[in-house]
Amino acid sequence: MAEKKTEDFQGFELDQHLCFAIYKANHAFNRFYKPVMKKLGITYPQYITLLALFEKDHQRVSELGERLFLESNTLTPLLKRLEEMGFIARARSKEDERQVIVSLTDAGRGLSDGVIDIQHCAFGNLDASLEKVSELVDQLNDIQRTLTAAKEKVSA
Amino acid sequence: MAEKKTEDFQGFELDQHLCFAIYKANHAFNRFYKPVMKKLGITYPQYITLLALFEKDHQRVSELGERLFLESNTLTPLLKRLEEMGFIARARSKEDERQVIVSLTDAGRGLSDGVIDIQHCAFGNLDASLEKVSELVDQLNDIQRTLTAAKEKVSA
DNA sequence: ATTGATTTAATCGTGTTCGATTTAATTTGA
DNA sequence: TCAAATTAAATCGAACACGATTAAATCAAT
Repeated sequence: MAEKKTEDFQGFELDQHLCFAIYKANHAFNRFYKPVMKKLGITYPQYITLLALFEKDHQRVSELGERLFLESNTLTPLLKRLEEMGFIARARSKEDERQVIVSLTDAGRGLSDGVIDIQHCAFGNLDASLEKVSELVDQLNDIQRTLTAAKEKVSA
Repeated sequence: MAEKKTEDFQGFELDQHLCFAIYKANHAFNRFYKPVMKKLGITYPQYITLLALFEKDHQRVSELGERLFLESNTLTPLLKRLEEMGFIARARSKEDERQVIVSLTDAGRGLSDGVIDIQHCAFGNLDASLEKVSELVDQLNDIQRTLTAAKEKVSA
Protein backbone atom coordinates (compact mmCIF):
# COMPACT_ATOMS: atom_id res chain seq x y z
CA MET A 1 0.00 0.00 0.00
CA ALA A 2 2.96 2.26 0.52
CA GLU A 3 4.58 2.16 -2.90
CA LYS A 4 2.79 4.34 -5.40
CA LYS A 5 5.24 5.68 -7.96
CA THR A 6 3.90 4.83 -11.40
CA GLU A 7 1.85 1.71 -10.69
CA ASP A 8 -1.38 3.61 -10.16
CA PHE A 9 -1.02 5.16 -13.57
CA GLN A 10 -0.41 2.35 -16.01
CA GLY A 11 3.30 2.56 -15.29
CA PHE A 12 5.52 0.67 -17.66
CA GLU A 13 3.48 -2.48 -18.17
CA LEU A 14 3.17 -2.27 -21.90
CA ASP A 15 0.08 -4.46 -22.02
CA GLN A 16 -1.91 -1.97 -19.96
CA HIS A 17 -1.29 0.84 -22.43
CA LEU A 18 -4.21 1.78 -24.63
CA CYS A 19 -1.83 3.04 -27.29
CA PHE A 20 -0.05 -0.31 -27.34
CA ALA A 21 -3.32 -2.25 -27.48
CA ILE A 22 -4.37 -0.17 -30.49
CA TYR A 23 -0.91 -0.52 -32.03
CA LYS A 24 -1.15 -4.30 -31.68
CA ALA A 25 -4.71 -4.55 -32.99
CA ASN A 26 -3.82 -2.42 -35.99
CA HIS A 27 -0.78 -4.55 -36.56
CA ALA A 28 -2.88 -7.72 -36.35
CA PHE A 29 -5.35 -6.41 -38.94
CA ASN A 30 -2.42 -5.52 -41.15
CA ARG A 31 -0.91 -8.98 -40.89
CA PHE A 32 -4.26 -10.67 -41.26
CA TYR A 33 -5.25 -8.77 -44.39
CA LYS A 34 -1.84 -8.75 -46.05
CA PRO A 35 -1.86 -12.27 -47.53
CA VAL A 36 -5.48 -11.83 -48.63
CA MET A 37 -4.62 -8.50 -50.28
CA LYS A 38 -1.70 -10.09 -52.00
CA LYS A 39 -4.05 -12.29 -54.01
CA LEU A 40 -5.65 -9.11 -55.33
CA GLY A 41 -2.22 -7.63 -55.96
CA ILE A 42 -2.64 -4.71 -53.57
CA THR A 43 -1.37 -3.60 -50.16
CA TYR A 44 -3.38 -2.81 -47.04
CA PRO A 45 -3.19 1.00 -47.42
CA GLN A 46 -4.19 0.58 -51.05
CA TYR A 47 -7.14 -1.50 -49.86
CA ILE A 48 -8.23 1.24 -47.44
CA THR A 49 -7.92 3.77 -50.25
CA LEU A 50 -10.05 1.66 -52.56
CA LEU A 51 -12.70 1.31 -49.82
CA ALA A 52 -12.89 5.10 -49.73
CA LEU A 53 -13.38 5.14 -53.49
CA PHE A 54 -16.03 2.39 -53.37
CA GLU A 55 -17.86 4.58 -50.91
CA LYS A 56 -17.49 7.66 -53.11
CA ASP A 57 -15.98 7.63 -56.58
CA HIS A 58 -14.33 10.61 -58.32
CA GLN A 59 -12.68 12.24 -55.32
CA ARG A 60 -9.95 14.83 -55.33
CA VAL A 61 -6.61 13.82 -53.82
CA SER A 62 -7.11 16.20 -50.92
CA GLU A 63 -10.66 14.89 -50.40
CA LEU A 64 -9.33 11.34 -50.15
CA GLY A 65 -6.65 12.64 -47.86
CA GLU A 66 -9.17 14.12 -45.43
CA ARG A 67 -11.06 10.83 -45.39
CA LEU A 68 -7.95 8.74 -44.79
CA PHE A 69 -5.90 11.22 -42.75
CA LEU A 70 -3.19 11.23 -45.38
CA GLU A 71 -1.69 13.98 -47.48
CA SER A 72 -0.48 14.22 -51.05
CA ASN A 73 3.05 13.25 -50.08
CA THR A 74 1.72 9.81 -49.12
CA LEU A 75 -1.20 9.55 -51.50
CA THR A 76 0.46 10.63 -54.74
CA PRO A 77 2.87 7.68 -54.99
CA LEU A 78 0.27 5.24 -53.65
CA LEU A 79 -2.28 6.42 -56.24
CA LYS A 80 0.33 6.22 -58.97
CA ARG A 81 0.84 2.56 -58.15
CA LEU A 82 -2.90 1.89 -58.21
CA GLU A 83 -3.00 3.70 -61.55
CA GLU A 84 -0.11 1.65 -62.96
CA MET A 85 -1.95 -1.50 -61.93
CA GLY A 86 -5.01 -0.22 -63.77
CA PHE A 87 -7.39 0.02 -60.79
CA ILE A 88 -7.85 3.79 -60.85
CA ALA A 89 -7.49 6.73 -63.23
CA ARG A 90 -6.08 10.14 -62.27
CA ALA A 91 -7.07 13.23 -64.26
CA ARG A 92 -6.64 16.97 -63.74
CA SER A 93 -9.94 18.73 -63.18
CA LYS A 94 -11.17 20.90 -66.09
CA GLU A 95 -12.58 23.52 -63.70
CA ASP A 96 -9.43 23.79 -61.60
CA GLU A 97 -6.23 22.45 -63.08
CA ARG A 98 -4.64 22.23 -59.63
CA GLN A 99 -6.97 19.44 -58.64
CA VAL A 100 -6.51 15.79 -59.57
CA ILE A 101 -9.65 13.67 -59.68
CA VAL A 102 -9.24 10.01 -58.74
CA SER A 103 -11.71 7.58 -60.30
CA LEU A 104 -12.18 3.82 -60.27
CA THR A 105 -11.67 1.92 -63.50
CA ASP A 106 -13.73 -1.13 -64.39
CA ALA A 107 -10.91 -3.27 -63.07
CA GLY A 108 -10.92 -1.23 -59.84
CA ARG A 109 -14.66 -1.65 -59.40
CA GLY A 110 -14.14 -5.34 -60.14
CA LEU A 111 -12.09 -5.67 -56.96
CA SER A 112 -15.15 -5.02 -54.81
CA ASP A 113 -16.23 -8.66 -55.00
CA GLY A 114 -12.91 -9.80 -53.60
CA VAL A 115 -13.14 -7.10 -50.97
CA ILE A 116 -16.53 -8.32 -49.78
CA ASP A 117 -15.05 -11.78 -49.40
CA ILE A 118 -12.23 -10.35 -47.35
CA GLN A 119 -14.63 -8.60 -45.02
CA HIS A 120 -16.60 -11.79 -44.49
CA CYS A 121 -13.35 -13.58 -43.83
CA ALA A 122 -12.19 -11.14 -41.16
CA PHE A 123 -15.58 -10.78 -39.54
CA GLY A 124 -16.15 -14.50 -39.49
CA ASN A 125 -13.04 -14.92 -37.45
CA LEU A 126 -14.10 -12.43 -34.81
CA ASP A 127 -16.66 -14.28 -32.74
CA ALA A 128 -18.29 -11.04 -31.70
CA SER A 129 -21.81 -9.82 -32.36
CA LEU A 130 -22.52 -6.97 -34.75
CA GLU A 131 -23.65 -4.82 -31.84
CA LYS A 132 -20.48 -5.49 -29.87
CA VAL A 133 -18.33 -4.56 -32.84
CA SER A 134 -20.41 -1.48 -33.52
CA GLU A 135 -20.02 -0.39 -29.89
CA LEU A 136 -16.29 -0.90 -30.06
CA VAL A 137 -16.10 1.11 -33.29
CA ASP A 138 -17.92 3.96 -31.55
CA GLN A 139 -15.50 3.91 -28.61
CA LEU A 140 -12.50 3.94 -30.91
CA ASN A 141 -13.95 6.79 -32.92
CA ASP A 142 -14.47 8.71 -29.66
CA ILE A 143 -10.84 8.21 -28.75
CA GLN A 144 -9.73 9.26 -32.20
CA ARG A 145 -11.83 12.43 -32.06
CA THR A 146 -10.66 13.27 -28.55
CA LEU A 147 -6.99 12.85 -29.37
CA THR A 148 -7.33 14.75 -32.63
CA ALA A 149 -9.09 17.61 -30.84
CA ALA A 150 -6.50 17.59 -28.04
CA LYS A 151 -3.71 17.82 -30.57
CA GLU A 152 -5.37 20.79 -32.30
CA LYS A 153 -5.67 22.48 -28.91
CA VAL A 154 -2.01 21.99 -28.12
CA SER A 155 -0.66 23.05 -31.50
CA ALA A 156 -2.89 26.15 -31.52
CA MET B 1 -36.32 -5.89 -46.43
CA ALA B 2 -35.75 -7.18 -49.93
CA GLU B 3 -32.30 -5.75 -50.66
CA LYS B 4 -29.57 -7.64 -48.91
CA LYS B 5 -26.36 -7.54 -50.90
CA THR B 6 -23.67 -6.00 -48.74
CA GLU B 7 -25.64 -3.65 -46.49
CA ASP B 8 -26.20 -6.19 -43.78
CA PHE B 9 -22.51 -6.78 -43.63
CA GLN B 10 -20.83 -3.43 -43.12
CA GLY B 11 -20.73 -2.90 -46.89
CA PHE B 12 -18.58 -0.03 -48.04
CA GLU B 13 -19.29 2.53 -45.35
CA LEU B 14 -15.75 3.03 -44.20
CA ASP B 15 -16.79 4.38 -40.82
CA GLN B 16 -18.50 1.11 -39.92
CA HIS B 17 -15.33 -0.89 -40.43
CA LEU B 18 -13.56 -2.04 -37.32
CA CYS B 19 -10.26 -2.12 -39.19
CA PHE B 20 -10.72 1.51 -40.21
CA ALA B 21 -11.68 2.57 -36.68
CA ILE B 22 -8.50 0.95 -35.39
CA TYR B 23 -6.48 2.46 -38.23
CA LYS B 24 -7.81 5.90 -37.32
CA ALA B 25 -7.29 5.51 -33.58
CA ASN B 26 -3.75 4.30 -34.12
CA HIS B 27 -3.14 7.20 -36.45
CA ALA B 28 -4.53 9.63 -33.87
CA PHE B 29 -2.21 8.27 -31.15
CA ASN B 30 0.66 8.61 -33.57
CA ARG B 31 -0.16 12.22 -34.39
CA PHE B 32 -0.85 13.05 -30.76
CA TYR B 33 2.41 11.61 -29.45
CA LYS B 34 4.63 12.79 -32.27
CA PRO B 35 5.19 16.39 -31.18
CA VAL B 36 5.65 15.28 -27.57
CA MET B 37 8.20 12.66 -28.65
CA LYS B 38 10.00 15.24 -30.69
CA LYS B 39 10.92 17.13 -27.52
CA LEU B 40 12.63 13.97 -26.32
CA GLY B 41 14.26 13.58 -29.72
CA ILE B 42 12.64 10.22 -30.49
CA THR B 43 9.92 8.83 -32.75
CA TYR B 44 6.77 6.95 -31.78
CA PRO B 45 8.11 3.48 -32.67
CA GLN B 46 11.26 4.33 -30.72
CA TYR B 47 9.03 5.32 -27.79
CA ILE B 48 7.21 1.99 -27.90
CA THR B 49 10.56 0.21 -28.03
CA LEU B 50 11.83 2.11 -25.00
CA LEU B 51 8.64 1.24 -23.10
CA ALA B 52 9.44 -2.41 -23.72
CA LEU B 53 12.93 -1.83 -22.33
CA PHE B 54 11.64 0.07 -19.28
CA GLU B 55 9.48 -2.96 -18.61
CA LYS B 56 12.41 -5.34 -19.05
CA ASP B 57 15.98 -4.26 -19.62
CA HIS B 58 18.68 -6.33 -21.37
CA GLN B 59 16.55 -8.02 -24.00
CA ARG B 60 17.74 -9.79 -27.11
CA VAL B 61 16.69 -8.30 -30.44
CA SER B 62 14.42 -11.25 -31.15
CA GLU B 63 12.92 -10.98 -27.65
CA LEU B 64 12.07 -7.33 -28.26
CA GLY B 65 10.72 -8.34 -31.63
CA GLU B 66 8.30 -10.85 -30.13
CA ARG B 67 7.08 -8.24 -27.68
CA LEU B 68 6.61 -5.57 -30.36
CA PHE B 69 5.67 -7.81 -33.29
CA LEU B 70 8.68 -6.62 -35.23
CA GLU B 71 11.64 -8.41 -36.70
CA SER B 72 15.32 -7.65 -37.03
CA ASN B 73 14.84 -6.04 -40.44
CA THR B 74 12.83 -3.29 -38.71
CA LEU B 75 14.46 -3.33 -35.30
CA THR B 76 18.14 -3.33 -36.28
CA PRO B 77 18.13 0.13 -37.91
CA LEU B 78 15.75 1.53 -35.27
CA LEU B 79 17.99 0.27 -32.46
CA LYS B 80 21.06 1.63 -34.21
CA ARG B 81 19.45 5.06 -34.15
CA LEU B 82 18.63 4.77 -30.45
CA GLU B 83 22.23 3.70 -29.90
CA GLU B 84 23.61 6.64 -31.89
CA MET B 85 21.51 8.95 -29.74
CA GLY B 86 22.97 7.32 -26.65
CA PHE B 87 19.74 5.92 -25.19
CA ILE B 88 20.65 2.25 -25.51
CA ALA B 89 23.71 0.01 -25.88
CA ARG B 90 23.93 -3.04 -28.12
CA ALA B 91 26.37 -5.83 -27.34
CA ARG B 92 26.87 -9.36 -28.61
CA SER B 93 26.16 -11.96 -25.96
CA LYS B 94 29.20 -13.75 -24.53
CA GLU B 95 27.32 -17.05 -24.27
CA ASP B 96 25.99 -16.95 -27.81
CA GLU B 97 27.68 -14.61 -30.24
CA ARG B 98 24.64 -14.69 -32.54
CA GLN B 99 22.56 -12.80 -30.01
CA VAL B 100 22.66 -9.04 -29.50
CA ILE B 101 21.65 -7.78 -26.07
CA VAL B 102 19.92 -4.40 -25.97
CA SER B 103 20.33 -2.41 -22.74
CA LEU B 104 19.28 1.02 -21.55
CA THR B 105 21.99 3.58 -20.86
CA ASP B 106 21.68 6.12 -18.05
CA ALA B 107 20.43 8.61 -20.61
CA GLY B 108 17.88 6.06 -21.80
CA ARG B 109 16.64 5.41 -18.28
CA GLY B 110 16.51 9.16 -17.84
CA LEU B 111 13.81 9.39 -20.48
CA SER B 112 11.34 7.58 -18.25
CA ASP B 113 10.41 10.78 -16.42
CA GLY B 114 9.42 12.45 -19.66
CA VAL B 115 7.54 9.31 -20.64
CA ILE B 116 5.47 9.38 -17.47
CA ASP B 117 4.54 12.98 -18.25
CA ILE B 118 3.49 11.93 -21.73
CA GLN B 119 1.24 9.23 -20.38
CA HIS B 120 -0.42 11.64 -17.99
CA CYS B 121 -0.85 14.04 -20.88
CA ALA B 122 -2.57 11.50 -23.11
CA PHE B 123 -4.66 9.99 -20.36
CA GLY B 124 -5.75 13.37 -19.07
CA ASN B 125 -7.19 14.12 -22.47
CA LEU B 126 -9.29 10.98 -22.59
CA ASP B 127 -12.20 11.68 -20.28
CA ALA B 128 -12.66 7.99 -19.61
CA SER B 129 -12.37 6.10 -16.36
CA LEU B 130 -9.53 3.69 -15.71
CA GLU B 131 -11.97 0.79 -15.77
CA LYS B 132 -13.43 1.84 -19.10
CA VAL B 133 -9.97 2.09 -20.63
CA SER B 134 -8.94 -1.21 -19.13
CA GLU B 135 -12.04 -2.87 -20.56
CA LEU B 136 -11.32 -1.42 -23.99
CA VAL B 137 -7.74 -2.63 -23.78
CA ASP B 138 -9.01 -6.14 -23.05
CA GLN B 139 -11.36 -6.07 -26.04
CA LEU B 140 -8.61 -4.90 -28.35
CA ASN B 141 -6.26 -7.56 -27.06
CA ASP B 142 -8.97 -10.16 -27.71
CA ILE B 143 -9.28 -8.97 -31.29
CA GLN B 144 -5.54 -9.02 -31.73
CA ARG B 145 -5.28 -12.55 -30.39
CA THR B 146 -8.17 -13.77 -32.51
CA LEU B 147 -6.81 -12.30 -35.71
CA THR B 148 -3.30 -13.54 -34.99
CA ALA B 149 -4.62 -17.03 -34.29
CA ALA B 150 -6.78 -16.95 -37.43
CA LYS B 151 -3.79 -15.98 -39.53
CA GLU B 152 -1.72 -18.84 -38.07
CA LYS B 153 -4.55 -21.20 -38.90
CA VAL B 154 -4.75 -20.02 -42.51
CA SER B 155 -1.01 -20.05 -43.15
CA ALA B 156 -0.66 -23.52 -41.60
C1' DA C 1 35.40 -33.92 -35.55
C1' DT C 2 33.13 -32.66 -39.64
C1' DT C 3 29.09 -32.02 -42.41
C1' DG C 4 24.46 -30.31 -42.52
C1' DA C 5 20.55 -28.03 -40.37
C1' DT C 6 19.03 -24.39 -37.51
C1' DT C 7 19.12 -19.99 -35.30
C1' DT C 8 20.16 -15.00 -34.95
C1' DA C 9 20.87 -10.65 -36.56
C1' DA C 10 21.94 -7.91 -40.49
C1' DT C 11 21.11 -6.43 -45.24
C1' DC C 12 18.40 -5.31 -49.41
C1' DG C 13 14.42 -3.71 -52.15
C1' DT C 14 9.69 -2.03 -52.17
C1' DG C 15 6.05 0.45 -50.12
C1' DT C 16 4.10 3.58 -46.56
C1' DT C 17 4.21 7.81 -43.64
C1' DC C 18 5.42 12.44 -42.68
C1' DG C 19 7.84 17.18 -42.33
C1' DA C 20 9.39 20.44 -45.41
C1' DT C 21 9.83 22.42 -49.74
C1' DT C 22 8.57 23.19 -54.68
C1' DT C 23 5.76 24.03 -58.74
C1' DA C 24 1.77 25.38 -60.94
C1' DA C 25 -2.96 27.25 -60.93
C1' DT C 26 -6.22 30.16 -58.87
C1' DT C 27 -7.83 33.98 -56.08
C1' DT C 28 -7.34 38.45 -53.97
C1' DG C 29 -6.53 43.32 -53.69
C1' DA C 30 -4.42 47.42 -54.81
C1' DT D 1 -4.48 44.42 -64.66
C1' DC D 2 -1.01 42.54 -62.36
C1' DA D 3 1.72 41.40 -58.25
C1' DA D 4 1.02 38.95 -53.81
C1' DA D 5 -1.18 35.46 -51.26
C1' DT D 6 -3.34 31.14 -51.28
C1' DT D 7 -4.34 26.47 -52.66
C1' DA D 8 -3.41 21.74 -54.69
C1' DA D 9 -0.53 18.29 -55.85
C1' DA D 10 4.04 16.71 -56.46
C1' DT D 11 8.76 16.06 -54.84
C1' DC D 12 12.46 15.09 -51.49
C1' DG D 13 14.66 13.02 -47.49
C1' DA D 14 14.33 10.33 -43.26
C1' DA D 15 12.14 6.71 -40.69
C1' DC D 16 9.35 2.64 -40.38
C1' DA D 17 7.54 -2.01 -41.94
C1' DC D 18 8.07 -6.29 -44.22
C1' DG D 19 9.30 -10.24 -47.56
C1' DA D 20 13.34 -12.34 -48.93
C1' DT D 21 18.01 -13.30 -48.64
C1' DT D 22 22.67 -13.50 -46.42
C1' DA D 23 26.44 -14.25 -43.00
C1' DA D 24 27.87 -16.00 -38.90
C1' DA D 25 27.42 -18.83 -34.85
C1' DT D 26 25.56 -22.81 -32.77
C1' DC D 27 23.58 -27.35 -32.66
C1' DA D 28 22.80 -32.13 -34.14
C1' DA D 29 24.07 -36.44 -35.47
C1' DT D 30 26.53 -39.30 -37.18
